[in-house]
Amino acid sequence: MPHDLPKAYDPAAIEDKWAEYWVRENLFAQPTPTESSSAGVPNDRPSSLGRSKPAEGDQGAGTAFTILLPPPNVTGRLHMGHMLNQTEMDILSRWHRMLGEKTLWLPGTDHAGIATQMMVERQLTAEGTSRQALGRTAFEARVWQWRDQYGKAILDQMKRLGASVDWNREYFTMDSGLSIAVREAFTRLYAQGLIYRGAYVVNWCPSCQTAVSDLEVVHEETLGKLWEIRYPVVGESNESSGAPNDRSSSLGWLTVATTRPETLLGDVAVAIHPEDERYLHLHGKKLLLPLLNREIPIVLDTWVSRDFGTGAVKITPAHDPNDFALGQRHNLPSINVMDDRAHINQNGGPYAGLDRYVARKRVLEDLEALGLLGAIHDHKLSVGRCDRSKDVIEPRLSTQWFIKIQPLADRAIQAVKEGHIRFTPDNYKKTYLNWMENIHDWCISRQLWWGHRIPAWHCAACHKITVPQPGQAADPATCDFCHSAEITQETDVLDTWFSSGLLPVSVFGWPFADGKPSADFSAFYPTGLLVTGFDILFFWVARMIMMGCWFAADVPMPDGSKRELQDSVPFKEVYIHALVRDANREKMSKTKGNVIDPIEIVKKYGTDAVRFTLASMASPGTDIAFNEARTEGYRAFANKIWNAARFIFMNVDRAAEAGIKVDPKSLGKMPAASDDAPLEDRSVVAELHRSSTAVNEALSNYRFDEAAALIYQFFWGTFCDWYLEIVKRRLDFSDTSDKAEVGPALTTLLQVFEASLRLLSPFMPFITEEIWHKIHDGDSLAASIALTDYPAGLPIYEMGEPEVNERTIFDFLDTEHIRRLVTEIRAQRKAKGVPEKERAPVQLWTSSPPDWKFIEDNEKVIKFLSNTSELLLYKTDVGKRPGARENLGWALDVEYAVTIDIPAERDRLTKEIAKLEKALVSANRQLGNEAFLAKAPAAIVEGLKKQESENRQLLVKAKAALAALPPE
RNA sequence: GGGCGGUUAGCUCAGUUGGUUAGAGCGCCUGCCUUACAAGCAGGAUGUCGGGGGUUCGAGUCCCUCACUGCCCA
Repeated sequence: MPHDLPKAYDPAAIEDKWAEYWVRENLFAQPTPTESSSAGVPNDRPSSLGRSKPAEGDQGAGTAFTILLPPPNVTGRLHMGHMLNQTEMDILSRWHRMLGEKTLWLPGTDHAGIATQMMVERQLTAEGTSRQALGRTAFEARVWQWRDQYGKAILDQMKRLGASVDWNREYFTMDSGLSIAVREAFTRLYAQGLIYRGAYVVNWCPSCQTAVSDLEVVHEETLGKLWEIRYPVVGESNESSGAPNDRSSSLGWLTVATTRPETLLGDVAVAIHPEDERYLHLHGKKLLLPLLNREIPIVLDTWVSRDFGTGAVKITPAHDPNDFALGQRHNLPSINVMDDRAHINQNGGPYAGLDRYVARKRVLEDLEALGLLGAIHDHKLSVGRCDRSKDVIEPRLSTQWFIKIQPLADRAIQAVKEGHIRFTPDNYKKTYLNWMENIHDWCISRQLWWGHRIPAWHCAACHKITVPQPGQAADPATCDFCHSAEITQETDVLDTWFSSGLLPVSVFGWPFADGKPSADFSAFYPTGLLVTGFDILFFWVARMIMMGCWFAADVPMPDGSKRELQDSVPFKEVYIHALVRDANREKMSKTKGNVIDPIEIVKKYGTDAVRFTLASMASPGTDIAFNEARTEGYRAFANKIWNAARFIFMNVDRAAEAGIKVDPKSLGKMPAASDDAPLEDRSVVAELHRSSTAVNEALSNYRFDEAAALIYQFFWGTFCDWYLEIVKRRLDFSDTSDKAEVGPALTTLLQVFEASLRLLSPFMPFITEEIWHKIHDGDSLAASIALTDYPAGLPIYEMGEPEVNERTIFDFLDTEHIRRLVTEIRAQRKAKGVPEKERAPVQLWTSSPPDWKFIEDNEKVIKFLSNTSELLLYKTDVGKRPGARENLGWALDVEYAVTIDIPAERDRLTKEIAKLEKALVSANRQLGNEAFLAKAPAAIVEGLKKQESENRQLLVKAKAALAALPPE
C-alpha cells in the first residue's frame, strides 16, 4: 500500500518529524542576494494575485517580503502571546513564500536587560549568593550561561511550533555585530549633540536599583492619605494658637498637604499661588521646616493649584519631577534624602537608615507629638510601580544619560503622517501619533550589569567625558580633554530597547564601514511588515521607527542615490494584534495561575489545531479569550482532513488495482473542470476558486479569522459534506459497475483535495505536509508543500459577472437546488420516522418545465444522497396532500407507511407561518412606502418585491398544508 | 483628568461603504456505530443586536445620551 495513513490522526506522531525536517533541510533559508539580482528590489505591498512565480532556483526574482521576529526575551519560556504572534507571522510568511515572493523571516532573541538580570539574581539568591558577591565579570558570565540555556530553549520551542524562519540568520541583541551597531548609534547621537548626561528626577526602582524609563512605570490607582502638616512661620509666635486643629495659616503657620510626609526631610521650600488671597500676608516670609528645623522660603508659583489640599505645596526637588521643575525656576537647591534602596540617607538626620515607609510612620508620629499634624483625608492617588519588580517607584534625583528625542520623533511623526508606514488596525496610528507628539526625552542609562555598556569614559583627572568618534572601533586610551590616561568606562548599561530599537538596521549589517549598504540591507530594508502586540507599541515599535528613520537616512540607496524618508522607515506596515487571555477573559499571569503554556496545549491538541484556533480568533482589535473547546473543534477539523485523505487514498489504491491511474502531473495547479464534467465537479472546482480568492483577499487584509473560516467552511462544509458524498456514487468498484466514471471522478477529487491542502498549509503546516507527501508518495517536485504555489482563484468564478460566468452561476444555483431538495427529503424522512438505512420512494410535484429537466438531469445524485429508492415526478401542481413538504414551485412527499407526527408537523407549520407573516408585514410596510420606492436602489426594491411575492406564495402553501392536516 | 475600545444565541466570537428573513464554532434536543472520520453523519431549536433618544425610505451598522465593562496615557 503506497498510502498508508494510520486510522486515527495523531499530531504527536507527525509534528516533531516535520518540525525537525524543515530545520534540517534549511527549507526557509533566504541567502544573501547576489549583486545582480538584489539591486533595487521593490518592497511594496505584495499583490497577492496575478503574480508570476520565479523560475526554480532563481532566488532573486519576485518581490521581497521581509519580516523581523519581535525577539522574545531570554528570560524563560514562550507564552501564548508569543505563539499568537508567531502563528500570525508564520501564516503570512508561508503565504508570501507560496505566492513566489522572496520571503525572509528573521529570528532572534533579546537580552532583555532588567528582566534577565532579575531572573539570574533570583537564582543567585536561591543559591545563597548575590551578584555583588560574584562581582561584575563573573556575574556577566553567569548571565551568558543563562542566556545559552534559555535562549536555546525558546528557539527550540519556536521550531516545534513550525515557525518558517531562516535559522541561518538567527541573532541575539548582544552579538558582536549588533553591539557594534549599538556603539555606532550611541556615538553618532552623541556627536550630533542628541545625547546628554545630567542630574534629573528619574523613576528609580529600589528593587532593581536602577533608573527606568517612563514607559517602564505602571500607574495604579490606590487609596492613600493626604496629610496636612503645619510649617511654622519664622518670626511669628506660634504659641498664639493653642488649637492644634486650627488649620488657618494666620496664626503663625502655613499648613501644607502632602501624600508623602517622609519627603519633608528633603523640602527646600513651600510654594503657594501668587494670587491666593488666603496667603497674601505670607509673601516674602520664611518657614521653619519641622523636625529638621531648617529655614526654607515661601515661593510664589502659578503652577500651584489653589484647589488642591490647602493650596500650599511642600517642595522636594530631589523626589518629585514637578517640584524639581519648580526648584529650577526658583533656583532652589535639591536635597536627596534617599539612597539606592529607598532608605533615608544622612541628609535625613535622625531618620537616616530607615526604610521610606518606616520613616513615613516615624515622621508622622513625631509631627503628631509636636502638634504639627493637621487633618488627615482619604485620598485616591496614582502610585507608580516598576513594570518588572512591581516595587513602588521612587522619583529620585540622579545623574543619567538621555536622548534628546524631539529631532528623531519629528521624523518618525512625518513618516507615519505621510503614509510611509501603515498601521493595522488603523486606530493605532492615532495612538502612536498622540504619544509621539507628547514625547519626553528618553532616559537610556540603567544601573545594571547586564547589557550594552555605555561607550563613554570618565576622566579621573579633569572629570570630563570622552566618547569615541562615530566609526572609531578602538576604545579611547586617554582623555580627549586633558589626555590623562586615568579614564574608566561608564558602568551604566543602555536600556534594552536601545539595542532592539536598532534591529531593523543592525540585523542587515549596519553600520557600513565604507558607507555602502550591504547586499542584505539593499535587498531587505525596509522590511515589509512588523507583527507585534500593542503592549510594545511605544517601547519598541516607536523606537524602531525613530531610530530607523534616523540612521537609515544616511545609508545610500543601492544605486548610490540619497535615501528618502519612505525608504528609511524600518517597515512599511505594522500589524498589531491583541492579547491572549484565558477563557474567562482574564489576563494570564503567573500569580493568578491561569497561564496556558503553549507547549502543553500543543501536546494535547497538536500544533496545527492550536495555530488554527489562534488564527480563527484573531480578529483585529479584540483580545483573544483562548478557549480549549475551540481547539478541540479544530483538532476535529484536522482529523476530518486526515480521514478525507484516508478515504481518497483508499479509492486511489482501489482504482490502481483496477488499472485506473491518476496523473500526478495534474496536481499542484489550480484545478479546472471541463464543460462536460458532471455538475458536482464543475461546482466544487468553482467553489474552490471562489474560496481561494476570498482567502487571499482576507490574508492581504490580515483577516486571519476570515481566512480560517473560509477554509474551514470549504473543506468541511463543501468538500467533505457534499462533494465527497456525491462523488462516492461514481467511485463504485463493484463488478457490475461501469468504471468509466472512476478516472475523471478521482482526478477531480485529488486535484481539489491537493489544492485545498495548499490553501490550508500556512495555517496547518504539519498535517498538510504529511498528507501532501503521501499524495506524492516520494515523487513530488518540491521538498515541501510550503514551497509550492498558493491557490489563486480565477476571477471568472466570482459571483456577479454574468457575462463571463453565467454557466458557473447556474451551476451554483443547481447545486444549491439539489442541496435544498435533499435536505427536504431527509427532513421529511426524519419527520416520518423512516429508518436511516431504509430506502424509500419520494413523490415530487412541479409544474415548471425547467424543473422537470433539472430533476431528470440530477435524479441519480438526488436519489443517492437522500437514500431514495424511486423519484416519482408529477408534472403538475400538488393538490391536497396532507403532510407534503411544499416549497416554491415544487412539493415533495416521502412514501412511507408510518404517518407523520401530526402535532409536530402542525407546530412546524405554525412557526413557519408566523415567520412568513412577520416578513411579509415588514416587506409590505416598505413596499407601501412611496419614499422607499422613490429613493432605494432599484436592485433592492426588485429584490424585496421578488421576495415578497415568494413569501406570499409560501404563506398560502403553508396555510393550505396546515389546513390539510387531519384533526388531532 | 485626557483618550481608545467593548456590550449581538447558553458560551466564545464574526457581521466590510446603512439595504431583502442577523451568522459561525462549541453547547443543547432527536435519530443513526450508513466501510474515510462517533474527534463522525443526518435533522432540529435558540436572538426586543446593553437601555433610551435621534438621523434616514430603511439602523446591529451613523449621531447623541445613559449604564456596565476593559485598556492606554497623565
